[in-house]
Amino acid sequence: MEFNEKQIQIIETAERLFASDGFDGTSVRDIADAAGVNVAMISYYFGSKEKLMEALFELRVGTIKIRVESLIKDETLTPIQKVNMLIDEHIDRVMRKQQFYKIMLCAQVTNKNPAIIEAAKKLKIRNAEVVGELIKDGQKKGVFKKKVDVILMLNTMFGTVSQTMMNKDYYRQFNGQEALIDEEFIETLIRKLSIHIKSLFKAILVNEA
Amino acid sequence: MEFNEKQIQIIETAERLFASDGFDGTSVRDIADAAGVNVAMISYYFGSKEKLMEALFELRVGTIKIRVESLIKDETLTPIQKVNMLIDEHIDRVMRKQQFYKIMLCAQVTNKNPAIIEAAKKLKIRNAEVVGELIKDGQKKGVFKKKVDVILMLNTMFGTVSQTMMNKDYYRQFNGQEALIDEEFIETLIRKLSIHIKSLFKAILVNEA
DNA sequence: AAAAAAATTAAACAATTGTTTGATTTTAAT
DNA sequence: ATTAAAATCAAACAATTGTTTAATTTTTTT
Repeated sequence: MEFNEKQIQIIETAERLFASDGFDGTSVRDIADAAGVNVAMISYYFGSKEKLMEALFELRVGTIKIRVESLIKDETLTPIQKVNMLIDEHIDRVMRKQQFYKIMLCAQVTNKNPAIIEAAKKLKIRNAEVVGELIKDGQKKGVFKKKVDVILMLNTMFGTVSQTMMNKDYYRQFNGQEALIDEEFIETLIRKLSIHIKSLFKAILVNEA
Repeated sequence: MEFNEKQIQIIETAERLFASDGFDGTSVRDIADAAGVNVAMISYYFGSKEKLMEALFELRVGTIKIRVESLIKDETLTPIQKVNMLIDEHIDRVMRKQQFYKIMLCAQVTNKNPAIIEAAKKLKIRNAEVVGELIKDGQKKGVFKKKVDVILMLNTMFGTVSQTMMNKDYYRQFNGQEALIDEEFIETLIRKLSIHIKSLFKAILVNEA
């Protein structure tokens, strides 16, 4: 499905409010007011609040899939390069679409909407499959260990990034970086996170010798 | 504050429902019905739905703090032993109190209740301080690396465990362990998770040589 | 310029929300 | 056995919920 300007405006307003107040904590009137449209427009365009949520997932998940698939296919890159790019792209995505990832995190906990569960499930399974293939390729080429738990490895990446995004203000405070402007802080955080996870993956994947 | 039997019964019912439907997705009538009490009892005992949530946090967070503090103080253990026990105890806690950790995860995202934010913040800061001291001790004794990012390390532990708990059914499916009974599966998952995180922490903490 | 389609609106809908009331029952203390 | 306190209840409270209606305005097509 394609969305017109007004629809995207409503979706992005909903995204902001869902992230800060939760799905059930946000009323359709809150969304309509914040988006500057009439309440009825939400039913008119999306059918229901539930389906507005599904539209949000459709809009965001779609772009994620394409990026991952094309990265894996690229034959000019070594397995290690691909893993490193996978990490960097994931960090970048989460940090730049924090609101959506917050919503997805909560949606996974309280899994009520079947369409959302299905979307998240497919994304996860596809991720695991694609990365699994990548690991096998690296093992065939002798650069990766023989025994690798792909799911646990991905859980570490997803979990560490989510956790760091959610608690980034504590990190800032703990490291005395309150003086930095927001963008600068995010950049340094992304850099540190990237180094951190890459060294973890190295420990998981690469043979010591 | 201390809670009587009936209060605990209500709190634990609320915990179950908050975890599966979210705070805003659960009505006080849902809780009252599931707990087998009259709706008015919730206001009568706790004052409000919001304060029932705070009571839940009071009940659960209290016990967590004590365990961590006493572990760190134990002088018969080496820094490495302490770190390993910290990991095992955290995994155990999350896996046995999954519902509460789900609630806490969502509460961190949609941080509306100031009392909850404060409780979670204090817990996190105390955790970071305590583990920070432990790391310093290990560095002094020459068993840990000089440069360690404590927050990122803890984010990896918290994140990996949360992520694994939330997606444990995928893990089960992916590894073809549907035949195992629930308790057995949880036990093997705990064991694998423990080994996984300990090897990550080793990579973060211990000098290669 | 007329007709058709799409967008927008205020108002109303019934259902559900958290909380309170005031009466009644149960338990504990005297 | 009497009194006081605690617990429980059905009913009512006003506010908010998601959604729909039917009328009106705007835009597009003919």
